[in-house]
Amino acid sequence: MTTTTTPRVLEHPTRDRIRLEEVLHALSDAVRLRIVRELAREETELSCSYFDLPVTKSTTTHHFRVLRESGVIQQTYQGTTKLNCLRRSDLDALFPGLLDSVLAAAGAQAVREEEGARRPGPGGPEGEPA
Amino acid sequence: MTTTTTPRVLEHPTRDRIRLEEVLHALSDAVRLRIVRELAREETELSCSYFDLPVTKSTTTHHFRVLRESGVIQQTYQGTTKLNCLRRSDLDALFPGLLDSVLAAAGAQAVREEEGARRPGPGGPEGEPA
DNA sequence: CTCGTAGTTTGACAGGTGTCGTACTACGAT
DNA sequence: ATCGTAGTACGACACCTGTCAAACTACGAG
Repeated sequence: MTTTTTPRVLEHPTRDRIRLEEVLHALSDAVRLRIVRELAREETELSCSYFDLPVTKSTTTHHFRVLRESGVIQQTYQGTTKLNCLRRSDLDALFPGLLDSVLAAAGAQAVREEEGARRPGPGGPEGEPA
Repeated sequence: MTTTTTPRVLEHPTRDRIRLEEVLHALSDAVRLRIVRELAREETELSCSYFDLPVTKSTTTHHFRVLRESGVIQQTYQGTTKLNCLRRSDLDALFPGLLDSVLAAAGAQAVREEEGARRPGPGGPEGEPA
């Protein structure tokens, strides 16, 4: 046999074991949200090293694992690189509309933050909260 | 002077300070998700003691505070009780569709879990995850 | 005033989280 | 066989989180 060493298996939860709380928790981190947004934008599989994240390699590994174990992404080895993609069909089947509204919300917030950074006015026109 | 003691102020983030990551984190806990679901079902303001939660009073206080500080709920004192309601308009304006899809997802998952509990079959008809 | 009820505060505690650095493994290319 | 690159594992660390119990505060009723 050619494979005497570890076969490089990656544990993924089956669709029925994906839990909403864990998915929301996975998405509640800025770094992971960024990964998910890029994964959604480019519709192909992306390697971990594709991302330019503000953390070290080991932290990156950690975040990708959280995403995988919560069922948000699917990971497969291709030689020495690991390819990542969103589990769109599973997520859409379990939680219809959730992923899209989170992505839209993240996009909207990113735009809002960019605008806020461009306009250095201190006490801008802020409507009081109801 | 009627108010010599603490005026019982409750800090809420203004709409523009509500952050998606914090909202998702607030919703990623089972107890808090339950609170939010009930708050959405009954459309009126509910007191903290209305909820029958599997935790002590102090833990309940903690969860309500997380929900309030993340901008998910609005709390107001009415005498000795505290009334809670969802900040629907703020959330819908900031993150259109998000709250509804989370609520729908939570509902769907609850149904799925009830069915799973009712059907004690071990390896039931579970579609493999793609 | 006294009491009960609704909720808060504080301190404690076990366990989780995000982060890093360093050492390691797996694979492809030379 | 050797080397470089992509990613992992491990230990460490500060911090956050969910939980509780016990003591406390605020308010309304009697």
